[in-house]
This record gives sequence, C-alpha cells and structure tokens, in this order.
Amino acid sequence: MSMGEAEEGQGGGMANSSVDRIYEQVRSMATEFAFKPEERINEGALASTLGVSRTPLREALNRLVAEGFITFQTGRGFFNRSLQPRKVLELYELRQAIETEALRRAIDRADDASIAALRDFLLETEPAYSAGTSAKVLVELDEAFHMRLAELSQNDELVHMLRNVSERIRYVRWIVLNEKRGRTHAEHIRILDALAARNTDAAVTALRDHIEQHSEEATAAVRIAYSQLYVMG
Amino acid sequence: MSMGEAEEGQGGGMANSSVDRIYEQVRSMATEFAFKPEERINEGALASTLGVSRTPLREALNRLVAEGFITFQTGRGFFNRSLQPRKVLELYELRQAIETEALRRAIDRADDASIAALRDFLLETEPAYSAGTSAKVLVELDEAFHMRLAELSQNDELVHMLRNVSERIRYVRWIVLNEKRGRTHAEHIRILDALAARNTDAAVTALRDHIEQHSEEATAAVRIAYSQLYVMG
DNA sequence: CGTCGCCAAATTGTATACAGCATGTTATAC
DNA sequence: GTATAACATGCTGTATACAATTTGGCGACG
Repeated sequence: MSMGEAEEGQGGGMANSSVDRIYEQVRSMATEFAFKPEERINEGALASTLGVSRTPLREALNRLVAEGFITFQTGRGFFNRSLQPRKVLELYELRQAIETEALRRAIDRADDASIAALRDFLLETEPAYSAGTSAKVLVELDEAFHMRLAELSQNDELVHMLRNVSERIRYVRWIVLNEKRGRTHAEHIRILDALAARNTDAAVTALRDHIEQHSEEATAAVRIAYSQLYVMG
Repeated sequence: MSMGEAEEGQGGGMANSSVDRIYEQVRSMATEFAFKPEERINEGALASTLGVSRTPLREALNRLVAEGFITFQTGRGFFNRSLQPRKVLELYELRQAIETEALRRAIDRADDASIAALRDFLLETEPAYSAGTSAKVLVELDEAFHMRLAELSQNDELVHMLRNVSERIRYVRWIVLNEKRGRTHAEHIRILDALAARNTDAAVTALRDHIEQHSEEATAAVRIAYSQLYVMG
C-alpha cells in the first residue's frame, strides 16, 4: 500500500502522518474558501483527491470543526463555514480582545531588545507597503507584525488563539488591507512607539483603534468577497 | 421566537451520534483530570470502556486536541494536557482578555432588562455562596454568572471561547473558589452595578481585578491539585 | 554495572466493508 | 399541474482488519 518514504527527522515541527498533512491542506482550502461558504464537503471525493482514505480525512475535518474553520451536522456531514458580516465582526472583536491583552502583557514583559527587533522588522518591510505589492504579500507582512507583537506577551495561549482568528479572517483581510496600504504601516509604528515607551493607555488605544478601523470595512469587504468567490472564482 | 431548537449543532445539549456522545464523555474526563496530567490515553482500552470502536473515539479525540483539552504526538498517540502553573496563568490571562472585551460590548449592547435579569440571578443564588455549599456547585454558579455576563456581548465567538477556557481551568477553580466564597459574590455585584451604570472604566477595572486576584491563587491551587490527583485520587 | 541490540507484544495509522440515513427522482393520484 | 408516496442512489457512521511503528524486556557483550 503505502511505500515507506524515508523522510522523517524529529526536530523542527514537521509532521509526517497523513492526518497532519491532510489537516494542513484542508485548512488552507477552507481559509481561502476553496469551498464556497456553507458548501457541503464530500468526504469521498475529497479523500480521493487528496489520495487518502476517509478515515484520516475525517480526523482532520474534526479538528477543523473544533477550530471553527468548518461546521458539522450529524448525518449530513461537513460544511465550509459561512461568510457573513456579523460573523466577521465577531471575529474582529475577538481579535481585539486577544491582541490588546497580549499588548498589555508585552508592556510588562518584553525587553527593549525584542521591541527594537520588531521595530527593525517594521522598518525593513516598509517599502513593501507603499509599492505595488500583491495583497497576499501585504497580508503576510501585516499578520507577521501582529503575530510577533503578540509573541512579546510570552503567552502561548494568546498567540495560539490569535493565529486561529487570523486565519479565519484572512480572506477578508486580503480585501480590506488592499485599500489601506499606507495607513497600516504608520499605525503599526505608533503602536510600537507606545509599547517602547511602556505607555499602556496609549498603546492599547492605538491598537484598539487600529483594529476597529479595519473591522468597519469588513462588512463592505464581505460583499466584495462574495463577488470574487462567485463571479470571478 | 423558538430559534435554535431543532438544530443538532454543538451549541445545544443534544447529541445524536456516537462521536458526539463520546466527545462529551471524554471531554468531561479530561476536564476533571480523570486522566492524570500528561498521561497517555490508550485508545483501545478507552474505546472498549466507552463501548465504541476506535474510529469514532479518535474523531472525538482529534476535536479535543484542537480545543486544547488533550495533546497529540504522531506515532505515540494522545495524552492528557499538562497541569503547570505557567499554563494555568496563561489561561487566566486569556480569560481576562475575553471577559473584559465581552463586558465592553455588553455595555454598548445589553438592554436594561437583560442586566436586571442577571442581577436577579445573582441575588437568588447569593445564599449558596455563604452556606456550606460544595465546591462543585459553587463553581457552577460562578461559571454561570460569568457565562451569562459574556452572553450580554451578543458575540458568539467570545462566548464560545470563554466556555472553552472555563472548562480548561475548571479543575483549578474548584480549589481556588473554595477559599474565596464570600468575596466572589460581592465582586460580581460590583461588576454588574458598573455595567448597569454603563461605566466602562469602572466595570472593566472591577472585572479585571476580580479575575486577577483569582489567578494569583492559581499557582498555589495547582500544587493542591496535584496532591488531590496523586495522593487522594 | 551499564548499554547495546534484537525479538515479542502492544499500540497506533490507515484502508476497506457494510449498515443506515439522507437526498433526489420517478410514478401515481387528485 | 401540484402534491405525495415509493423507490433508487449516494453519502455518512462505525466496526473491523491489517500494516507499520513504538515499547518493553532480555540476554550478550564491553
């Protein structure tokens, strides 16, 4: 059946079981809405596409249900999550909760060197924000900044949760961020300055406003998302 | 409006399939540390104990991994999560993030009647806090208050996440809350008063302090937890 | 003593089989 | 032409089988 592929090597977070591989692949598909919103996922078809049986596929799908990427109805199967303005706004609020808390902790715990390193990252990547960079790369940079900021909290639970939320709103962010290029970077700088000055109120307010502004565009973005998915897709 | 009644989704208490039943059972076991911290979970043994085959059991276990109740290592199987002071503190911080955000939203969105209803709930259950109630019931009441408070945010993601975090720290809360009987109730009242007055700063500060105080006891509680699990258990 | 290697038993990883619902279709009655 | 009932089909839910891997023990050897 499966011929042994000799690639393993414990170290760096590689996972070589079927379930892990499948899990990553399907999560990507769900993130990019390769399945349309609320579309039913046919286990048999997907399994053979991915070259595995239904057993490991269903295990991966169950993980994704628990993480909010897809939904499940007994007897009917798995469906891609919906894409509704209300749900997106809820996720933006959750993101606000996590990021502002992480920032508070970062102000207490991050050392100056780590903060400086993040500033360097921001300065190095600034050109990409103004030039004609693709939306995909833009979101990657934006996410990287927010993840690294959250990591300064030294709280793995907050980081893990933020990663989850970020992926679930990534599709919308591709649209929102496209408009806001210049501003985004300036706001990131402002947040980091307040953090470096250990000014809790200024930092939290700046971050809160930053996310809030983007979330206000989310509703409009959802509409664009639908047209991309159904017209152009 | 009878909504959400005929659905089978994860929200309600109804669970039709094997996986759902098993999932609930194993989640309870993991919550109460029926498996010791970091203990390996033997699929075959657990499956026959629960009267099902390994297939639906593994699906349930995969959900629990994604929710943080247990962990997984390829080739070695599933393990109960660890119980370390550091991890518990991280969860308390996550809880703070979620609850304070929910409270902010509640101040904007909850109507007076809903707030009054929650106050009634608090007043009705006050006797239980002073009398010689069991720790288990005490935590139930405490969790119920915090969940209902979060629901006033009208944000299902926040509510869902809080439910997850609450279950993961429930075991420690059984210990922490046992000491703090009287104070807990008084602090709940204070939070609710500030909410009713739509005073964001006072409400958020009161809630933040409330959780912070409990989290400070978490470290000591973990030590007690271990002695309960290994000596008395 | 310690540790290295090898074999046996236990355990996990995945495929497959099949029973039981769910869904869609056709036939029939009004 | 609409509605309903019976049927056919496809899909999901779970058990089981077996391959692949890990684990634990035991004896040989340094």
